[in-house]
Amino acid sequence: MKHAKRKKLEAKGWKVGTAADFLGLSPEEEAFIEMKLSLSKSLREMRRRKHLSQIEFAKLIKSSQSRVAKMEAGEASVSIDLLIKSLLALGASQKDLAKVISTK
Amino acid sequence: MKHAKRKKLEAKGWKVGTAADFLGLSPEEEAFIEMKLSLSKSLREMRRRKHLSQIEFAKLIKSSQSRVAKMEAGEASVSIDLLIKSLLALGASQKDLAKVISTK
DNA sequence: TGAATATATGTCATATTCGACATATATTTA
DNA sequence: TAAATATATGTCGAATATGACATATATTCA
Repeated sequence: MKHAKRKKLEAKGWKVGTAADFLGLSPEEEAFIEMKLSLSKSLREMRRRKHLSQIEFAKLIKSSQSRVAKMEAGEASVSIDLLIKSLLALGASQKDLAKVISTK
Repeated sequence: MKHAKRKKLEAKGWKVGTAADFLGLSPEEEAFIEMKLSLSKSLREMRRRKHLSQIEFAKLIKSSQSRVAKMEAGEASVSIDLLIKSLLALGASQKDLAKVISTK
Protein backbone atom coordinates (compact mmCIF):
# COMPACT_ATOMS: atom_id res chain seq x y z
CA MET A 1 0.00 0.00 0.00
CA LYS A 2 1.36 3.37 -0.98
CA HIS A 3 2.14 5.89 1.67
CA ALA A 4 -0.40 8.47 0.49
CA LYS A 5 -3.13 5.88 0.43
CA ARG A 6 -2.19 4.56 3.83
CA LYS A 7 -2.23 8.11 5.14
CA LYS A 8 -5.75 8.59 3.88
CA LEU A 9 -6.93 5.51 5.68
CA GLU A 10 -5.29 6.35 8.91
CA ALA A 11 -8.60 8.03 9.59
CA LYS A 12 -9.00 5.77 12.56
CA GLY A 13 -10.61 2.42 12.52
CA TRP A 14 -9.80 1.51 8.94
CA LYS A 15 -7.91 -1.63 9.75
CA VAL A 16 -4.64 -0.36 8.32
CA GLY A 17 -1.85 -2.48 9.62
CA THR A 18 -4.06 -5.53 9.78
CA ALA A 19 -4.28 -8.48 7.43
CA ALA A 20 -6.49 -6.46 5.13
CA ASP A 21 -3.69 -3.98 4.74
CA PHE A 22 -1.14 -6.60 3.86
CA LEU A 23 -3.44 -8.48 1.55
CA GLY A 24 -4.90 -5.29 0.18
CA LEU A 25 -8.50 -4.21 0.23
CA SER A 26 -10.96 -5.69 -2.20
CA PRO A 27 -12.29 -3.30 -4.84
CA GLU A 28 -15.64 -3.23 -3.03
CA GLU A 29 -14.03 -2.39 0.27
CA GLU A 30 -12.04 0.32 -1.40
CA ALA A 31 -15.09 1.75 -3.12
CA PHE A 32 -17.04 1.75 0.11
CA ILE A 33 -14.32 3.56 2.03
CA GLU A 34 -13.75 5.97 -0.80
CA MET A 35 -17.43 6.87 -0.84
CA LYS A 36 -17.45 7.51 2.87
CA LEU A 37 -14.36 9.68 2.67
CA SER A 38 -15.91 11.65 -0.18
CA LEU A 39 -19.04 12.24 1.85
CA SER A 40 -16.93 13.30 4.84
CA LYS A 41 -14.95 15.77 2.82
CA SER A 42 -18.09 17.15 1.25
CA LEU A 43 -19.71 17.55 4.64
CA ARG A 44 -16.87 19.67 5.93
CA GLU A 45 -16.91 21.79 2.80
CA MET A 46 -20.64 22.41 2.95
CA ARG A 47 -20.62 23.16 6.66
CA ARG A 48 -17.80 25.66 6.26
CA ARG A 49 -19.40 27.25 3.25
CA LYS A 50 -22.34 28.00 5.52
CA HIS A 51 -20.09 29.42 8.23
CA LEU A 52 -21.29 26.99 10.82
CA SER A 53 -19.07 25.75 13.61
CA GLN A 54 -19.18 22.07 14.43
CA ILE A 55 -21.13 22.95 17.57
CA GLU A 56 -23.72 24.95 15.66
CA PHE A 57 -24.10 22.24 13.08
CA ALA A 58 -24.32 19.55 15.75
CA LYS A 59 -27.26 21.41 17.30
CA LEU A 60 -28.91 21.67 13.92
CA ILE A 61 -28.86 17.94 13.42
CA LYS A 62 -29.33 17.09 17.10
CA SER A 63 -25.96 15.48 17.42
CA SER A 64 -22.76 16.44 19.21
CA GLN A 65 -19.63 18.34 18.26
CA SER A 66 -17.52 15.26 18.77
CA ARG A 67 -19.63 13.21 16.41
CA VAL A 68 -19.45 15.94 13.79
CA ALA A 69 -15.68 15.95 14.14
CA LYS A 70 -15.69 12.19 13.67
CA MET A 71 -17.92 12.44 10.63
CA GLU A 72 -15.56 14.90 9.04
CA ALA A 73 -12.55 12.82 10.00
CA GLY A 74 -14.08 9.90 8.12
CA GLU A 75 -13.92 7.64 11.15
CA ALA A 76 -14.94 4.07 10.55
CA SER A 77 -17.52 4.21 13.32
CA VAL A 78 -19.62 6.73 11.42
CA SER A 79 -22.41 5.37 9.24
CA ILE A 80 -23.17 6.48 5.72
CA ASP A 81 -26.72 6.97 6.93
CA LEU A 82 -25.58 9.69 9.31
CA LEU A 83 -23.35 11.30 6.70
CA ILE A 84 -26.20 11.43 4.21
CA LYS A 85 -28.72 12.73 6.72
CA SER A 86 -26.21 15.42 7.63
CA LEU A 87 -25.59 16.46 4.06
CA LEU A 88 -29.33 16.58 3.39
CA ALA A 89 -29.70 18.79 6.46
CA LEU A 90 -27.17 21.17 4.92
CA GLY A 91 -29.33 21.41 1.83
CA ALA A 92 -27.64 18.90 -0.43
CA SER A 93 -29.90 17.41 -3.09
CA GLN A 94 -29.92 13.80 -4.19
CA LYS A 95 -28.13 14.95 -7.30
CA ASP A 96 -25.47 16.60 -5.18
CA LEU A 97 -24.98 13.39 -3.25
CA ALA A 98 -24.78 11.41 -6.45
CA LYS A 99 -22.00 13.69 -7.64
CA VAL A 100 -20.10 13.31 -4.40
CA ILE A 101 -20.41 9.55 -4.47
CA SER A 102 -19.28 9.04 -8.03
CA THR A 103 -16.36 11.43 -7.81
CA LYS A 104 -13.12 9.53 -7.69
CA MET B 1 -50.56 11.94 2.39
CA LYS B 2 -51.69 10.34 -0.81
CA HIS B 3 -52.68 6.73 -0.83
CA ALA B 4 -49.98 5.61 -3.26
CA LYS B 5 -47.31 7.35 -1.26
CA ARG B 6 -48.58 5.92 2.00
CA LYS B 7 -48.58 2.51 0.41
CA LYS B 8 -44.95 2.88 -0.54
CA LEU B 9 -44.00 3.74 3.00
CA GLU B 10 -45.92 0.94 4.53
CA ALA B 11 -42.64 -0.84 4.08
CA LYS B 12 -42.59 -1.35 7.81
CA GLY B 13 -41.09 0.95 10.27
CA TRP B 14 -41.56 4.17 8.37
CA LYS B 15 -43.57 5.93 11.03
CA VAL B 16 -46.67 6.15 8.88
CA GLY B 17 -49.62 6.81 11.08
CA THR B 18 -47.54 8.77 13.54
CA ALA B 19 -47.20 12.50 14.01
CA ALA B 20 -44.75 12.63 11.15
CA ASP B 21 -47.41 11.25 8.90
CA PHE B 22 -49.97 13.82 9.92
CA LEU B 23 -47.54 16.69 9.79
CA GLY B 24 -45.89 15.34 6.69
CA LEU B 25 -42.29 14.41 6.25
CA SER B 26 -39.67 17.09 5.81
CA PRO B 27 -38.04 17.25 2.39
CA GLU B 28 -34.86 15.79 3.89
CA GLU B 29 -36.73 12.90 5.46
CA GLU B 30 -38.47 12.27 2.17
CA ALA B 31 -35.22 12.37 0.23
CA PHE B 32 -33.58 10.00 2.66
CA ILE B 33 -36.39 7.47 2.48
CA GLU B 34 -36.60 7.80 -1.26
CA MET B 35 -32.91 7.07 -1.59
CA LYS B 36 -33.20 3.99 0.54
CA LEU B 37 -36.17 2.70 -1.41
CA SER B 38 -34.30 3.29 -4.68
CA LEU B 39 -31.35 1.31 -3.39
CA SER B 40 -33.68 -1.48 -2.26
CA LYS B 41 -35.36 -1.70 -5.58
CA SER B 42 -32.07 -1.67 -7.39
CA LEU B 43 -30.74 -4.41 -5.17
CA ARG B 44 -33.60 -6.72 -6.03
CA GLU B 45 -33.20 -5.98 -9.72
CA MET B 46 -29.48 -6.66 -9.73
CA ARG B 47 -29.81 -9.82 -7.68
CA ARG B 48 -32.48 -11.18 -9.99
CA ARG B 49 -30.53 -10.19 -13.07
CA LYS B 50 -27.78 -12.45 -11.75
CA HIS B 51 -30.22 -15.30 -11.10
CA LEU B 52 -29.34 -15.48 -7.44
CA SER B 53 -31.85 -16.53 -4.82
CA GLN B 54 -31.96 -14.54 -1.60
CA ILE B 55 -30.28 -17.46 0.12
CA GLU B 56 -27.44 -17.59 -2.40
CA PHE B 57 -26.95 -13.86 -2.23
CA ALA B 58 -27.08 -13.89 1.57
CA LYS B 59 -24.21 -16.38 1.60
CA LEU B 60 -22.25 -14.22 -0.80
CA ILE B 61 -22.41 -11.23 1.52
CA LYS B 62 -22.30 -13.27 4.73
CA SER B 63 -25.75 -12.26 5.80
CA SER B 64 -29.04 -14.11 6.05
CA GLN B 65 -32.00 -14.68 3.77
CA SER B 66 -34.28 -12.82 6.11
CA ARG B 67 -32.07 -9.77 6.11
CA VAL B 68 -31.88 -9.80 2.34
CA ALA B 69 -35.67 -9.92 2.24
CA LYS B 70 -35.78 -6.95 4.59
CA MET B 71 -33.28 -5.04 2.50
CA GLU B 72 -35.39 -5.55 -0.59
CA ALA B 73 -38.55 -4.66 1.30
CA GLY B 74 -36.98 -1.33 2.19
CA GLU B 75 -37.47 -1.88 5.90
CA ALA B 76 -36.56 1.02 8.10
CA SER B 77 -34.22 -1.11 10.16
CA VAL B 78 -31.87 -1.62 7.22
CA SER B 79 -28.94 0.76 6.93
CA ILE B 80 -27.81 2.45 3.77
CA ASP B 81 -24.37 1.11 4.60
CA LEU B 82 -25.61 -2.45 4.20
CA LEU B 83 -27.52 -1.64 1.04
CA ILE B 84 -24.47 -0.06 -0.52
CA LYS B 85 -22.14 -2.85 0.53
CA SER B 86 -24.62 -5.30 -0.98
CA LEU B 87 -24.87 -3.46 -4.26
CA LEU B 88 -21.09 -3.22 -4.48
CA ALA B 89 -20.91 -6.96 -3.88
CA LEU B 90 -23.20 -7.43 -6.87
CA GLY B 91 -20.76 -5.49 -8.99
CA ALA B 92 -22.32 -2.06 -8.93
CA SER B 93 -19.89 0.79 -9.52
CA GLN B 94 -19.92 4.10 -7.72
CA LYS B 95 -21.36 5.57 -10.87
CA ASP B 96 -24.13 3.00 -10.82
CA LEU B 97 -24.93 3.90 -7.23
CA ALA B 98 -24.92 7.58 -8.06
CA LYS B 99 -27.48 6.92 -10.76
CA VAL B 100 -29.68 4.97 -8.41
CA ILE B 101 -29.52 7.65 -5.76
CA SER B 102 -30.35 10.56 -7.97
CA THR B 103 -33.14 8.83 -9.83
CA LYS B 104 -36.48 10.10 -8.71
C1' DT C 1 -52.72 -30.26 -8.06
C1' DG C 2 -48.88 -30.81 -4.69
C1' DA C 3 -44.08 -30.91 -3.68
C1' DA C 4 -40.08 -28.08 -4.06
C1' DT C 5 -38.17 -23.77 -3.91
C1' DA C 6 -38.26 -18.91 -2.91
C1' DT C 7 -39.56 -15.07 -0.22
C1' DA C 8 -41.78 -12.69 3.90
C1' DT C 9 -42.26 -11.74 8.76
C1' DG C 10 -41.42 -11.88 13.67
C1' DT C 11 -38.13 -12.40 17.42
C1' DC C 12 -33.81 -12.42 19.78
C1' DA C 13 -28.95 -11.98 21.50
C1' DT C 14 -24.99 -9.74 19.86
C1' DA C 15 -22.54 -6.14 17.44
C1' DT C 16 -22.29 -1.60 15.89
C1' DT C 17 -23.39 3.21 15.97
C1' DC C 18 -25.15 6.79 18.59
C1' DG C 19 -25.08 11.31 21.48
C1' DA C 20 -22.88 12.93 25.34
C1' DC C 21 -19.19 14.13 28.12
C1' DA C 22 -14.33 15.17 29.43
C1' DT C 23 -10.41 16.94 27.94
C1' DA C 24 -6.50 17.67 24.68
C1' DT C 25 -4.96 20.35 20.91
C1' DA C 26 -5.25 23.63 17.30
C1' DT C 27 -6.80 27.99 15.29
C1' DT C 28 -8.50 32.62 15.49
C1' DT C 29 -8.69 37.10 17.36
C1' DA C 30 -7.93 40.89 20.63
C1' DT D 1 1.26 36.40 23.34
C1' DA D 2 -2.86 35.19 25.87
C1' DA D 3 -7.65 34.47 25.87
C1' DA D 4 -11.36 32.88 23.20
C1' DT D 5 -13.12 29.85 20.03
C1' DA D 6 -12.96 25.77 17.24
C1' DT D 7 -11.76 21.13 16.47
C1' DA D 8 -9.83 16.41 17.77
C1' DT D 9 -9.76 12.26 20.48
C1' DG D 10 -11.04 8.85 23.92
C1' DT D 11 -14.66 6.67 26.55
C1' DC D 12 -19.21 5.25 27.89
C1' DG D 13 -24.12 3.69 28.44
C1' DA D 14 -28.13 3.86 25.40
C1' DA D 15 -30.11 3.22 20.97
C1' DT D 16 -30.18 0.88 16.71
C1' DA D 17 -28.74 -2.56 13.14
C1' DT D 18 -27.14 -7.10 12.64
C1' DG D 19 -27.20 -12.32 11.49
C1' DA D 20 -29.57 -16.18 12.83
C1' DC D 21 -33.43 -18.81 13.56
C1' DA D 22 -38.35 -20.33 13.28
C1' DT D 23 -42.07 -20.35 10.63
C1' DA D 24 -45.62 -18.38 7.50
C1' DT D 25 -46.75 -17.44 2.84
C1' DA D 26 -45.99 -17.19 -2.02
C1' DT D 27 -44.14 -18.86 -6.40
C1' DT D 28 -42.40 -22.30 -9.56
C1' DC D 29 -42.71 -26.44 -11.88
C1' DA D 30 -43.31 -31.55 -12.34
